[in-house]
Amino acid sequence: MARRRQAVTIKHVAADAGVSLQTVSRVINDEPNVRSAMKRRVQASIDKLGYVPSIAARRMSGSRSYLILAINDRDRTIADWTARQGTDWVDQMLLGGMLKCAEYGYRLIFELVDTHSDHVERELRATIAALQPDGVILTPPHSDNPLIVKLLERQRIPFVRIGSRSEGAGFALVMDDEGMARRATRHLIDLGHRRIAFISGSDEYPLSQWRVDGWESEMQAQGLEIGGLMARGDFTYESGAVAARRLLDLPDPPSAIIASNDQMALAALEAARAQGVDVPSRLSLVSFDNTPIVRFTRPTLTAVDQPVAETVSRAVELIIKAQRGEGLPLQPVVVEGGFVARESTAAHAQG
Amino acid sequence: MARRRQAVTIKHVAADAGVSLQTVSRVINDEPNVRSAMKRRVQASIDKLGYVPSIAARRMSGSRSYLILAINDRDRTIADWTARQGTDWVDQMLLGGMLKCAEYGYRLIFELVDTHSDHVERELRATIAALQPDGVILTPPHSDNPLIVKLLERQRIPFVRIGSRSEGAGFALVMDDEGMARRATRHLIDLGHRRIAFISGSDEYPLSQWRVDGWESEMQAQGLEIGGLMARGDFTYESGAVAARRLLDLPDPPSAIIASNDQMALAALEAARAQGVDVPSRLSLVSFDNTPIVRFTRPTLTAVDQPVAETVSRAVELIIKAQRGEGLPLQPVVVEGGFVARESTAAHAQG
DNA sequence: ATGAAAGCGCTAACAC
DNA sequence: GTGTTAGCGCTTTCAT
Repeated sequence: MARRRQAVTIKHVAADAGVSLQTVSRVINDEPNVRSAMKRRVQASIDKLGYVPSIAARRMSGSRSYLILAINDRDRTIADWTARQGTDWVDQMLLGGMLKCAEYGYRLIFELVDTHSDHVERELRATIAALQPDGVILTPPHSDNPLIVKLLERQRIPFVRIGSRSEGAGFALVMDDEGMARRATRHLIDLGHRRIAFISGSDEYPLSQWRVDGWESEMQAQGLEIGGLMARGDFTYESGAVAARRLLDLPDPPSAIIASNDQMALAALEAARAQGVDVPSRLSLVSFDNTPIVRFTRPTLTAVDQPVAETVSRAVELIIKAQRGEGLPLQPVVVEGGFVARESTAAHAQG
Repeated sequence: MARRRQAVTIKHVAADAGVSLQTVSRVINDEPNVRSAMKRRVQASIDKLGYVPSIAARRMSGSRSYLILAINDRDRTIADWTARQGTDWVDQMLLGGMLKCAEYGYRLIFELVDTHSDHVERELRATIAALQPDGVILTPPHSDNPLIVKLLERQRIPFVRIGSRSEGAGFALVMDDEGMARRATRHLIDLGHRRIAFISGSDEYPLSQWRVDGWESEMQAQGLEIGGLMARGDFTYESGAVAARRLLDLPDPPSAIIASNDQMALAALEAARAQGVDVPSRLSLVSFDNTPIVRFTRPTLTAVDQPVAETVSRAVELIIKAQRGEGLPLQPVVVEGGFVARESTAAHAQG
């Protein structure tokens, strides 16, 4: 294998500008104590030669690697990719994360880690040792994994726990699940609905409960009954189908259903169709997440928009600020979600 | 900022095992000239200490970086991510690329590069200088960009051009677009269709023509007319709508349409619905790519499956083999596609 | 405000 | 088969 060397190094720039290595280093790192004339001269050489510092060398000399690691659960991610059901969580992560990293001259590295295995720690430690990232972004269910959190804390690597509100090391960053659920509920109440049911998600994710809480609190604030209107699901299509059928079979069935994710909403839509219940004239339906599929169902689905890109973008900012030693929030940061009204919700039919 | 150092280095391992650095290096790189007893001893220390070599240090010493760079067109990718229409090209790339990289101890880094700008070269050069990847995977339309190809050739970095059949440096790797188009055409012919129309894609991608070629050759092989049955599109929904309407308005309209991608197939489905033409009883429809949405339309779409994951996986293999100096194909490598029959195709209704 | 020297973790080249 | 030496490109530390 041919030994590949850096084409243009800091030495070339120093020689070209007639200064020491150190001065060039100061310029590329935007450090003080460089006269602006000197700075311009060095910058001119950099531009002329097309010099770009090597990440490897920078990391080696004990400074930053300009790499931010974002990790996702391996099994779940591969299952989503293989099923091809349109889940675009990873895409939205990259959209928010890569673009924000690029703004600051960082790079996002996306990796898969197996939460459920007993060697999570070894796996993550290896990735960190190999890559030496300047920060790590955790997503559920990693965000609340004590082994992972402790490891990162010990290694003193800035990290963000997305989807976690718990105390502890790192920064907690959550989407406003409760607020989004309240908003969806209010939308239906405004349309005249009174019996609004809710299909919950898997207990493995704390956000499932937050979504339920939002629905409950809004219902109660309006003095509406929720008895029997909450059906347990686990984010799978099948669980959504079971839950929806139970709700539709009630003696006094709901006129609207909120499902905790799109797959379960899809199942509810199909369950309604199977029973001859028209959506939206007889049943209004709101889903969570706003993944691509909600645009292609008939009717299209009114949905809560989970701000994944925005959240990851904020996570990157937090890490970069932490690295710079800037002031940081102690409370969990909350990212507002969105809401998109489509065809699956309509005014409650009287009678 | 606290200076973070590698927790466990090759020195620690060497000290623990009571050998020289070089011997440890030989073991981790699986080099010859190490007695198996020695190898076991060193490996034991590595496992005990949980040592993982630093990518940065390895790269610095002039050897591999164990990084493979996969680049996509920036504008198109961001547009897809923002539109949230379910395009899972990136996900499939990651699925094939990351898993294959992991098998060999490599890592896939996904990056966006702006093909259309006049500073493509500078942009890519900067990424390469920063990351020092061991190989690069190009996707359309980068694969046929002479600036990019020349840059990589000069830098002597192994690279794969996905979706390109043209001669030149690097390895060409294509999905069997022509074969897939023939297969789709044959499927319809087998169902009794004679007038089978084709909506083509954008000329910016060579594969558009290959797909047209496959349809043409299969039609001609069966002695079927194609006059007036080819409509030009550019992969957008709108272009598909225009093309489909033109075909449906023909004096002797086709009984089947093949669209060069899913978005245009979707447009054709909608155009047929608007004209009261039932799919599949009056019109059969086949789409290309098999992105998630084909599972959610009514009826679901019969589709050609573009083997993106498999192709990227093969690209990674080619790069790793090239690095090892192993024998490599001179001809373009062709990856077979798949075909999934769903509800949008049916036997041709006589009369 | 600028420069010189030392060293990061690892491998290539060469010795023995 | 194993050890020693030098150096990769950069930043840190210390000197001027």
